[in-house]
Amino acid sequence: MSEERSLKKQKVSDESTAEIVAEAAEEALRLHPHPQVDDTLVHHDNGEFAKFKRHQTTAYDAESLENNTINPFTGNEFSNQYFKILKGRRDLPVHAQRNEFLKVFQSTQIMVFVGETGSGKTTQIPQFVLFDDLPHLTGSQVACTQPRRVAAMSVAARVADELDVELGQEVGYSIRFENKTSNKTILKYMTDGMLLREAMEDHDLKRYSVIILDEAHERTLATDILMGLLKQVSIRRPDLKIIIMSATLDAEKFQKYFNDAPLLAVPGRTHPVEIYYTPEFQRDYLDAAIRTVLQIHATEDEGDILLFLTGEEEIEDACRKISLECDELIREQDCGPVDVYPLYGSLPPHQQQKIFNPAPQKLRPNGRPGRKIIISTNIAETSLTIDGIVYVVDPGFSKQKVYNPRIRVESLLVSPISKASAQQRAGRAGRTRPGKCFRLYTEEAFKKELIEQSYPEILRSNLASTVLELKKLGIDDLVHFDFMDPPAPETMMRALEELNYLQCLSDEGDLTALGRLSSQFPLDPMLAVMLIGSPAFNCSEEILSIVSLISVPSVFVRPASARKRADECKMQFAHPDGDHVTLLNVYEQFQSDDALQIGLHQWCRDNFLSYRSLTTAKSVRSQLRRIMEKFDLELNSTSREDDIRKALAAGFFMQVAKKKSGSKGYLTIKDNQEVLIHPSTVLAKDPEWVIYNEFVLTSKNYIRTVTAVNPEWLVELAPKYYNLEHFNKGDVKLSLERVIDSVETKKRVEDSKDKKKSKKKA
DNA sequence: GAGCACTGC
Repeated sequence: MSEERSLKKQKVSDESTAEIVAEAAEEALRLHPHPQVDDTLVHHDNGEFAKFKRHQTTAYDAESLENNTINPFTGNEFSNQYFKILKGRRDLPVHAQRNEFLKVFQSTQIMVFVGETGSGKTTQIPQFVLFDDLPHLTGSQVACTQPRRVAAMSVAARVADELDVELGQEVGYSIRFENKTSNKTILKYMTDGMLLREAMEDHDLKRYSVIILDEAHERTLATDILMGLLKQVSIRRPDLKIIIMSATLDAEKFQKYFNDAPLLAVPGRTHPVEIYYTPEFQRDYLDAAIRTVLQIHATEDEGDILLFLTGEEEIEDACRKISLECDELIREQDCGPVDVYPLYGSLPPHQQQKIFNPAPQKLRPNGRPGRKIIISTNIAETSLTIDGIVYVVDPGFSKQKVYNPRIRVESLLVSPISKASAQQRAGRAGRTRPGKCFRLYTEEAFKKELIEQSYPEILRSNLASTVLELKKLGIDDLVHFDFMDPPAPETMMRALEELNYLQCLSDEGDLTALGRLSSQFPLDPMLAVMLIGSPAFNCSEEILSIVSLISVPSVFVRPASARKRADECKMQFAHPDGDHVTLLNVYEQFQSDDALQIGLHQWCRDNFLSYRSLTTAKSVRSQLRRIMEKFDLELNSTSREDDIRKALAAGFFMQVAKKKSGSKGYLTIKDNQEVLIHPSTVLAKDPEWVIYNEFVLTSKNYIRTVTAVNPEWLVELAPKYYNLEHFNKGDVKLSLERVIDSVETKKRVEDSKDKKKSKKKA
């Protein structure tokens, strides 16, 4: 073995991992100080815009070019399809206000644009901008952000058609795992997270002349950070124009935040929806929901029904009950036939597609019409739109993420929705014709108890990644950063503390080399640090797999009809060390020739594994691996499970629990939370010390995805964290004291041995 | 002896 390698090995015993990792990070960044973002943009001048003066054009100017026979952006002749689409575009509500839009756009740096659903804002406004900003003449780009990948892709495809260009050329999109743009691209649809990543390398977003933040009212974490950033960038870059696009309710807040930016509002195009409230409070919303759906089916005219519930189990249960009851209605009251479909995120795509099936045909020529009933989570509120819905049933609840900074736990809680959500849900009934929305709460409750807006994500999340991102964005003073809604100080403190223990931030709160390197990975900082540290334990290939698997939805599938068989299948992959290595086994067999021969889909079905999660994990893994290669982080592999467990301990040292003496449960280190190991674990007996991937608050406090570790590793790998002065008195502290004592004794013995050896040599 | 709302890099 090379000298270099043995030197690294030596280091493992002498230094804490944090130090090794920090050194590796310094080295990697010394070699690659500025990661390349993209290729250079080209200028394009077909002469078609010769008469245009940038930021002084009118709707008339633009429309005459649009009506021409030559595509001003490509120089090619327009297709027939182009003119067909153009006709439709001219009917959109935004079109009537094109001039008004241009005047505001030209007169100001930042504007707020309010457009309801169906106004055409997402497809048209960026095009209005193109004809006035003329990015192709200045070698710049117009960006339009979306909270979701599918939206970015499908809108880009639509706009490419509208402009009669090839997708990926003048109009493109950029999302994780796929960049469909070229150096000709002048309009780029992208996810908000993607723009944020670009900002981390180019703080002034210099390649863009206009940035449009669409769906800003959704207040995703990325949108919120981008808004704060853009507010600063706008001062440094007076030439940059910014458009915030949102639904009505929030408009004033956005205006105010952006120093009273002008606002333009365009009506939407939807049909009226009549709202009905229950006269009194409904104790059992599930029961009330089912009764309402049945009543609609028995008494209302033709039209499909959409019922909002909170989660998979509730939805499947309601589907069964409604199907049964409807059968009875058909038999006894001669009602029309129904198809009941569940809809939630973890449903396989081919099942999700079923919601677009046509409603069932009437049973006989003069019978009553058939109806489609869709029972859905919040996914149908924003991500998926279903035409043909006429009746919406809204019990007023959804599962929402909440963060408790005191115990550092994110969890899902069934909570009342906001007024904005309720309005959005009701709107789903009016997409094709006038509809009705049945709210299963009183009008009084709607007015007095529902909050106006759901809390933005930034107030409900662990902010470790966010703080690291902000630091990487060059924002040093987080305390005075102008958030639209500032997070709780305690949440910020927790994030800073965590990043400091991970050595991503120095004691002064400055970004360290390790912090800069960690921010390159699209991962939770803890996982990024673990990955960066893993080559020192000779197992970066293994940790790559494990990290990828824990950053995607669970790979284990457990259908209600075959729980036992699914559990048995899982046990075939079980590893005595714990759940992390079990995940690794799954991945390695997924990649094996055997699985390939059987066919990956079939193999996954046979083994009760999620094909979708495993393929996503594979994409994540290759993305992470590319970043490792880019920074020359060693890719190596081990045959010793202890190496893997040590590498895990080096990352998860803040998520440790110790078995309680005498009783069944565990106590988390430092916070002394009483927890149980989740029953899904493969661990047969309870180890004294475990690291865990997540803390889940459901019927009880559980820790999920756990691996047994040796406590001596922990105190050696993360001495700063295991400085016991910061621990509360108790069993855990006593045990740790003993561990530290024994580690120190061992060290002294070894030191004296070493001394004797060197004396002998001398 | 349980349950993953939904996104995103």
